[in-house]
Amino acid sequence: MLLNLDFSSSIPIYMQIRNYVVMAIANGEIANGEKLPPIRALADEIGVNMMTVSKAYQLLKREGYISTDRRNGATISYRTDKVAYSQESLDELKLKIAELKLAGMSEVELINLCKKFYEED
Amino acid sequence: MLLNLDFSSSIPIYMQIRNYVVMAIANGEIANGEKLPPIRALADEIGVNMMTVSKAYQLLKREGYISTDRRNGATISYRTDKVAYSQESLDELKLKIAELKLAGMSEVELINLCKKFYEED
Amino acid sequence: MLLNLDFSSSIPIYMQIRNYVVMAIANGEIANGEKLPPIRALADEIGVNMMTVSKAYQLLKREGYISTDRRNGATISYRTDKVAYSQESLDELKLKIAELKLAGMSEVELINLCKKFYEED
Amino acid sequence: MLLNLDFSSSIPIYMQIRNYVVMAIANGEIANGEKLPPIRALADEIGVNMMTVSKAYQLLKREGYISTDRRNGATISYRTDKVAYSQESLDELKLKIAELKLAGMSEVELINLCKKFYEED
DNA sequence: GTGGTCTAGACCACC
DNA sequence: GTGGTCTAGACCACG
Repeated sequence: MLLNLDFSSSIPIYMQIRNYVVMAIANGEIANGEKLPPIRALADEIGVNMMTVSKAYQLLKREGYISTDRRNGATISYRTDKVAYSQESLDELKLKIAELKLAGMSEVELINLCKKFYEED
Repeated sequence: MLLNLDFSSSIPIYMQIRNYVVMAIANGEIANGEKLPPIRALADEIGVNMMTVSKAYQLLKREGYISTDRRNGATISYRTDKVAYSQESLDELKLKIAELKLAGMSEVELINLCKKFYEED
Repeated sequence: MLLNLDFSSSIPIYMQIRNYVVMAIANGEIANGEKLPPIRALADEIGVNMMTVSKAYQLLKREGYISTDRRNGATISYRTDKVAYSQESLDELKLKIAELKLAGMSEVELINLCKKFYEED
Repeated sequence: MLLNLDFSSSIPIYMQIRNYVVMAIANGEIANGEKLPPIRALADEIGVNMMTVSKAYQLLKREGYISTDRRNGATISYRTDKVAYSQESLDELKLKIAELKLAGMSEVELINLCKKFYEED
């Protein structure tokens, strides 16, 4: 796992770990059914406390991205059939787009970027 | 200003105010050159501490959306010519797209949504 | 034995096995005096460790649902005459009812549900 | 808050705290809108770590029983209009009833008990 | 003063 | 060996 943590970021570390895993699933780096490293191993590797990684895994589990199995540790297991995004999620997208628009991004640029990200992901 | 604050949200109140202003600028509700309400007035109106509104204004200023002037208060003044979005901003967009993709949103849906948001904004 | 194990559940596997047997006794699927499958056979069938099945059987024995005999394996043998439910058991029922009440279930619904479950069981 | 913790129970402490609050809401001991003690105060009072109480509060928040407000701490705020109980919740009720039936409880006793608990709660 | 996050350990249940 | 829980501290963001 090549995840770059920013310890001075305002984004909590457990959330950065969670975000990395979500991205890694989306871009195919980690396939459905594959295993995540054990909590302790990952914690040692990236130099954070076990509890912090545990918090990230529990969040991912609650969000339906992974399942933790007493026998095998944490494995990627998101439902591919469900279509369910919250209003909150859409609001966040809208806000991001507003920011980019004000930063001077044209509609065409935005669409191209979205396509690129969607396909990379 | 019709902004709905969610005091139990995990998003800090000053950030909710900041987000509202950014959206309002993007969708044209507040035009460039217009003035934001005085800190004290807005604080009273929405029932929060003056410090909180002040923090939101300072953030908006730091981000280049508004400028503050001792005589005129806070006025919208974002540069329309500059094209500058940070890598961080793009990463956040990418993450949002990854989440929506995993939640089952198709590429077509995403593009349509982005167009809609961009034009509304 | 048609028991669906959920390996990613927070309920330990041995407890899921135990729960299944209790339900099966209650709804008459397994009659008093009948035999449970040998530990090894059941373990193979459902794909878990023998220790896990053994733990479930030991728990069932401790709770008085089955008796184990070196010659005959495990047989259902709960006392039908005793009337003995622990305070703990009642507390758990009370908690469940509290949760359902707060989730919006009416008293009538609850009673109908309880009757249905009691008679099915 | 008069909650009796059983430190030797297999039920985690944070879950015992959560259960207590759910019961207290159901039986009216804590009204909607009332405040829960601050995390640190409750932790000191019952002699457990702050993190443990925090975990209980976060769980209650996720389950929709309370909301935490940066200004006022944790307040009871469950939605009274929603009617939503999970299949899992019903399964647990069914299991409890099966156990009580096997322990010799008659249907009439069960119904009376449920009524009593529902009304007390 | 509130909740949120994090650390560096420890013990336990489960498999 | 796995995740889950807990402790006794600490610092931070928020209001």
